[in-house]
Amino acid sequence: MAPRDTKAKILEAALELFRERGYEAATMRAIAKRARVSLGNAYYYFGSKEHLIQAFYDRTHAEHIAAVGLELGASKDLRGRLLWVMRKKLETIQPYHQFASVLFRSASDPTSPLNPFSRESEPVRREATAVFARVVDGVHAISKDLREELPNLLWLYHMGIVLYWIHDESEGQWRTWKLMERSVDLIAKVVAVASMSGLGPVRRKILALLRDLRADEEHEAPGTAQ
Amino acid sequence: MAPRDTKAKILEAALELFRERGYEAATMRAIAKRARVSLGNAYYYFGSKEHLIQAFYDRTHAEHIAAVGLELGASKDLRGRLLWVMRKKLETIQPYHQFASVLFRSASDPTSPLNPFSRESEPVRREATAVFARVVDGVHAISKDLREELPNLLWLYHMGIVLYWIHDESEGQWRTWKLMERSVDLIAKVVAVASMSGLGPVRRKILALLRDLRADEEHEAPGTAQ
DNA sequence: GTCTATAACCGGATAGAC
DNA sequence: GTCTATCCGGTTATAGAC
Repeated sequence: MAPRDTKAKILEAALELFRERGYEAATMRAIAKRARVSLGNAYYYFGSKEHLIQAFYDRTHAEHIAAVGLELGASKDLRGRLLWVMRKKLETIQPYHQFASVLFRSASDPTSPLNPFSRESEPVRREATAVFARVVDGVHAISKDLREELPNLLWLYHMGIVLYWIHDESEGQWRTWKLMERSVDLIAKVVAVASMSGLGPVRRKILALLRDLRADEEHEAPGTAQ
Repeated sequence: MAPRDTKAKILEAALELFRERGYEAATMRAIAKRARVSLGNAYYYFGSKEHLIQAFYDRTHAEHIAAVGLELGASKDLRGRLLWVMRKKLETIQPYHQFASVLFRSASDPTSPLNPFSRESEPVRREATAVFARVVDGVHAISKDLREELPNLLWLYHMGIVLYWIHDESEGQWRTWKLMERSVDLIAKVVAVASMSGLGPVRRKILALLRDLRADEEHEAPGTAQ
């Protein structure tokens, strides 16, 4: 069998078992067995169990980008564009909510390559941030200095919403939806106010701090938190 | 030997080994050996390795409260008081930096009792929030509506700083210190500006959202993220 | 019934033969 | 690239000491 098929077969078995039994019960041995492959062989293709989870992330990430589309819902203001992206995000990850806690556990381990702040996740993070850059680019009424920091800030905001979503056990995660819609509203308003440069010194200080943080990261990234 | 001493000895050994070798290398067998106790005995007192982490968590929390003291450094303005609390926090956790990543791994697992948003952590979270309430209480120039939300917000802020710290590999975590000091400065300024109620509607909307989120939590907490 | 110790068990990960 | 055999460490079962 072609190596590519073997790898796909293992991944398929893993995703099946994750869905059927959850993360803990889906042992590497069971995955290998389901894929009719030896344990060692499974490890030949996937360095660790975590690498199998990465498939989930990559998939939902790709799905989100596709769902967002090229025109971002054709909206022209920040509120509409951000709302579109966030809605698509929540819709994309919704089917995985019951597994999310386990799947995202490794994501929050700073030593894990799955961590969104890690070197390995940088490509995905960059792509995700690019989506928010597109959100911002389509809007006129944003001051230049703010425009520069906004994509990163929005990405961070979206991570916060996802974190809330993970913990949200309300029916259909309606609380997350409510929070998301109200906070998107707020963000649009705050950006509007801030863009009129009404609060000179404080605003400048905030932007300077954000700029410095990004500069530090360029060298040897500790993270983007806060 | 009295049981209490045995338990303390095991915890002591565990913390030592966590500090010396980090979490992975500090095996339960090594911990038991260091404590001159059998493996089974260690498990008699601590149901799992996670329980040892919980003990660590409780201890640093208590240390922080003690370090903060009753007068919060005798400062009278928000900047000084918050700075004092945050400095004590970073000083308290500093010795455990290399093992902190693991602490946070389980802490961010929504199914883990260690999760700061979990039911089990509620007492600690409440105590920690109380510290920030004391920070706020000692300051005069804060508007009433803001004063109500601030303790929770500051707790959340402090979690963000800790998250940054965990990822921060700079010498002595100087980046975290810099970020902390600058952001404390900013928070004090923002609170000052916001307390003069200059930005009516936006400010009211933000506070209303925060109030609603807290109200939701009262019933069946999904989390306090963002 | 409270504590301690030893010997498994289980699953993630690795080594090395083919 | 695929296998088998093995390691390693968290966890559990269980036997016994006080």
